Amino acid sequence: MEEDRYIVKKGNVTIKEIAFDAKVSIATVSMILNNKDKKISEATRNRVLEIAKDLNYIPNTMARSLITRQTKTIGLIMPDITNPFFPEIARGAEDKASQSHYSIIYCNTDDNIGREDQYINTLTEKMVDGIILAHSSDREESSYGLNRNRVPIVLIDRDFSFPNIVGKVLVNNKDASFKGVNYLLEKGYEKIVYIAGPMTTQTAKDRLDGYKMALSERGVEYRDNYVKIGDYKAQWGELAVKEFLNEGISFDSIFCGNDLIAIGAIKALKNAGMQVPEDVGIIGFDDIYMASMMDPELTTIRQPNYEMGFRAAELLINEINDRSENIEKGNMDVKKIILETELIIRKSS
Amino acid sequence: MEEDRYIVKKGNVTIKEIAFDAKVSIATVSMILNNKDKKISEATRNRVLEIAKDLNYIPNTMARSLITRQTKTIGLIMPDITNPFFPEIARGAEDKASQSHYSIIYCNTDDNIGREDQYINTLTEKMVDGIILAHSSDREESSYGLNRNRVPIVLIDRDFSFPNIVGKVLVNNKDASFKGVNYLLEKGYEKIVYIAGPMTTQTAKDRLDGYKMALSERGVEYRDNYVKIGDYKAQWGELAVKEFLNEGISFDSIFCGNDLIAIGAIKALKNAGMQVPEDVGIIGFDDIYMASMMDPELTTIRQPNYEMGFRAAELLINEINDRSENIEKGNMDVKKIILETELIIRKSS
DNA sequence: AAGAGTAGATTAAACGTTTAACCAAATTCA
DNA sequence: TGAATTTGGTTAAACGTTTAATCTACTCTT
Repeated sequence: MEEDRYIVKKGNVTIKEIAFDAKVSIATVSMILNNKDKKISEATRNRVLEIAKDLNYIPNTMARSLITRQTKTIGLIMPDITNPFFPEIARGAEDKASQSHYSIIYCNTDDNIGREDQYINTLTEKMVDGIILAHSSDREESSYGLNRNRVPIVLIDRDFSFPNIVGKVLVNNKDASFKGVNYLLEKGYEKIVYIAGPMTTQTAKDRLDGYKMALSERGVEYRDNYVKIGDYKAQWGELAVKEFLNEGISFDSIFCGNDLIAIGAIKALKNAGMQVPEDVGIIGFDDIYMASMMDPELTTIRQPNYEMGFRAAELLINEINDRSENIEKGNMDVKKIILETELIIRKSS
Repeated sequence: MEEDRYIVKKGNVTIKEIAFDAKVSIATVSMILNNKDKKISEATRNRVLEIAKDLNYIPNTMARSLITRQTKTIGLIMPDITNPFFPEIARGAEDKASQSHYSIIYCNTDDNIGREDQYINTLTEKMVDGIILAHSSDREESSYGLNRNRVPIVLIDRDFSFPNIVGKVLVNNKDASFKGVNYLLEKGYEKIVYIAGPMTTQTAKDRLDGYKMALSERGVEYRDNYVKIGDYKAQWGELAVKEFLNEGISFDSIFCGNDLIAIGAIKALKNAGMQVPEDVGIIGFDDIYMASMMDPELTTIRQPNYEMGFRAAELLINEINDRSENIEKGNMDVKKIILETELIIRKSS
């Protein structure tokens, strides 16, 4: 009795056994279990339900999916789950998915296009109903992985041109970084350097544009040697500051591509004996949870991380449902959701 | 031509079509595609392979899984993906999984037993081949979710008694916290308070034991009002310090249940005008990436986060393979892997 | 009282694979 | 030369569902 629970039963309870016990056909059982039982009497209905429960019936999703062509699963591909920005997105996506009875297969690409392509293929094979994709930084025009894909994709955070895109959830990065740099300018900072992420993402390009725009609007000259391009990690922030210092470039504030970079930058600054915000003002991007825990607390541009994930999942799931309802609807326009950013003023500038 | 890529084809290429084109039986195609082609001539082999490629064939995993009873997917259930400790574990698990051609379905329970049970059921329905589980803090003896489970489980980080456990990947928490508290003692700290996580996890109990043991070994009296129990979040660390301060309890150092708590504690201390480590020494637990980015850099007890995930996945996958090879092997003993912790001395104590 | 409806089911095909069992033709062996 | 073996496959069942089409026995209409 007790031991039973530890034994892996060879075959599991199927609809067939229920049908046998209840002395009805398997079709009847299936209909009852799926609430398509308009025409089933209360009596058999209850009998079947009871037996199913007694037998501890668990439906076999494989068999079902084979017919329905839906797996109730979506893939979530992210570049770096170790950057707190992405788990926060994941949480949003997962909450929405779970509400709608979807599961999420999560994939971490390490910002590597090879892994990304491979994941797209694997997910396609696993017949996920859709994919939420924050593409890796080094994605080039087209590649093997794409061609095999046949699954609807919602792009998140990073814009890109791609087959099978049905939606995008983005933020106005240009506007956001404009706000940030503008704030620095207003605060009286004049020599604003920019430690950027990889310029292969549209995100990064837009942020650079915003930076330039803010400067030019105030008549501050843009200088090439004021911007350094790297990746989105704290280590890069640390390194970049050291480089600026070594190169003897004088600056009074740093606009950072994300909060992680900002955190690294602050560390390097402190190590060099400089005070934030007195000697150097810092502004980050993302508003990850840690931003408010730093010393000084980080001024940053908030993205609605959780909401981005949630909305992306929502958009995707709606699209999936639309498609399955009306296969020939052929609604080819991609839905674009642009979320608001917000300047969060704390202590670092 | 170009447009084809954007169109969701109604039916996809199947093994059947390949067989038709190649003028062989579907069995032959199947064998070739699965490298079970000992008895197939090079000629047909190449022909089939070529056609499969031309047709851009993607195998249907559902159909396959239905027969093989393997999905090549494992579930990863974690309490809080927003705590950097867990993404680091997830990375390890994912890397191993991906090496062995497994995918991971990730689930976040929010430390809520209801969600956890629900996920276990969903994963079982999705026929994952196994589950890696860091159980939620509020799990009680037994519950609905468990009874339905028929999937091998590897426990990670938090020990527990559970049906279908095939392995555990843990750390000697008692020993680890002993090391930490002992270090504080050696450093000359005398009034060590302990801000703990939820005492429902074995992890937390063991750490408390280690704390007590270190004290008693040095002849320092254990005091009940020196330990506060909460959750594993930075906010709790902040709050707990405020409470200690309000209660007028004097202390010269804090042993924290994890790094997040430590980070919150440092913040509260600074707000109260106290210096770390001069006025109060701090030691954390986990060694998350952020620990080295704090000011002061956090002294902490390192857990091999990435490795824990990796080893857990490894253990699980091996077990899955063993089972499917030799169904009656009946190897019921759970494999236990205890990983080493390490005291990382930085600046906070 | 005959025809039309309806309630409550059942039948059987289909989904796309895998795999054990079988088979025909060609080759080898005694 | 005839039996045995090997080569290179094929057949058909099975996995567990869903669902469109069908069926039977009643109950209403008129």
